[in-house]
Amino acid sequence: MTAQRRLLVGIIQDSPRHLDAARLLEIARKQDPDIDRATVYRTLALLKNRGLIDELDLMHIEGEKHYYEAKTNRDHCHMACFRCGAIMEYASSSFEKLKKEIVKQSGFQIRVVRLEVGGFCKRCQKGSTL
Amino acid sequence: MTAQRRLLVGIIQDSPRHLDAARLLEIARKQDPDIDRATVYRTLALLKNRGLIDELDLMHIEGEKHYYEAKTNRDHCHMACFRCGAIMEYASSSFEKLKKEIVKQSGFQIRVVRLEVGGFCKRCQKGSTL
DNA sequence: ATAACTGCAAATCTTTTGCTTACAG
DNA sequence: CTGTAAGCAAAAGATTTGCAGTTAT
Repeated sequence: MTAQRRLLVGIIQDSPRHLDAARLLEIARKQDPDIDRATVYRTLALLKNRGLIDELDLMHIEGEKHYYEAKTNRDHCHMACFRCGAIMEYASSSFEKLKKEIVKQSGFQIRVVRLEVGGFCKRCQKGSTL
Repeated sequence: MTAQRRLLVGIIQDSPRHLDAARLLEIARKQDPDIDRATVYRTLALLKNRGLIDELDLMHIEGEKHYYEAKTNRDHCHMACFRCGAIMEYASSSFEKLKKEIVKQSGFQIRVVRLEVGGFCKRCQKGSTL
C-alpha cells in the first residue's frame, strides 16, 4: 500500500466523526498538500470493496454525499437528528440477532449491512415541530 | 393535490418495483407527456416530507440514484444482490422489536428507518466469487 | 518491463434552483 | 386576489474517467 493510502486509512481510523470524501481530502492535505481528490475517491472505492470501511448516507441529512467509517467488529445503527444534525450510534444484540435471522430465513449471504434512522434526538424533541 | 401529483403518487403505489426519479418520470410521461423532471423531484420531496413514501439507496447498487416506494404498514429490510442486482424484501417481528428497543434505550424519536443489506442472494452464491 | 498509482482536467449523473407563466382556493 | 404548482433551462454538487506521467515490483 502506498503512503497516500496509508495516510487516508489512518485518518479514517483515527477520526471520531464520520467523514465525507471532501473532508477526508481536506484533512489529508494538511499532511500531503499534493494529494488529489481522485486519489481519495479511488482509495475509498478500494477500501469499500475490500470491506475495510463502511459507507453511510446518514439519511441524506446534509446533501447526497457519503460518509465513511472504519469497519468495526460490531455492526451498529446510525441515528440522524433532522433538527440538530447529531449522529448517534447504537449497537445491540438484537441487531445481531436480526442479521442472523435474515441469513437463516432468506439464505442471503450478507456482506454489508446498513441500518439508518432519521428522526429527533432526545434533546430536540422538546420545543420543535421541525 | 393536482392532477400531476396524483398521477405520480398512483404510479408509485402501483409499482411492484422500486422506482428511481428518472424511471418515474418516464412512466408518468406516457400519460402526461408534458410533465417535467422538476415536478417529479418536487413531488418526491413533498411526499417524503409528509412521510408518504420511503427513499432507498439500495446500497448504491446502480449508481447514486434514489429509489422510492409507498410507505407500508410494516418497515422492511431491502437486500440487494451485488451479482444479479435482485432486490429482496424482508420484514419480521425482530425488526419491529429492534426499533422499539432503539426508541426505548436511546430516547430517539424515529421518523424513518432504513435497513439495507448488500451481499449475494441464494442463487448467486453458487458459482460466483465476484 | 509490467503493473499499479497519481494528478489534472474534463465529463457524468442526479438532483436542485431561479425565473416566469399558469392555475387554484 | 394570493399562494401554490409547473415548465424550462441553467446551476450545483458529488463522484468518475481518460490520459499521460510516475512509481513500485
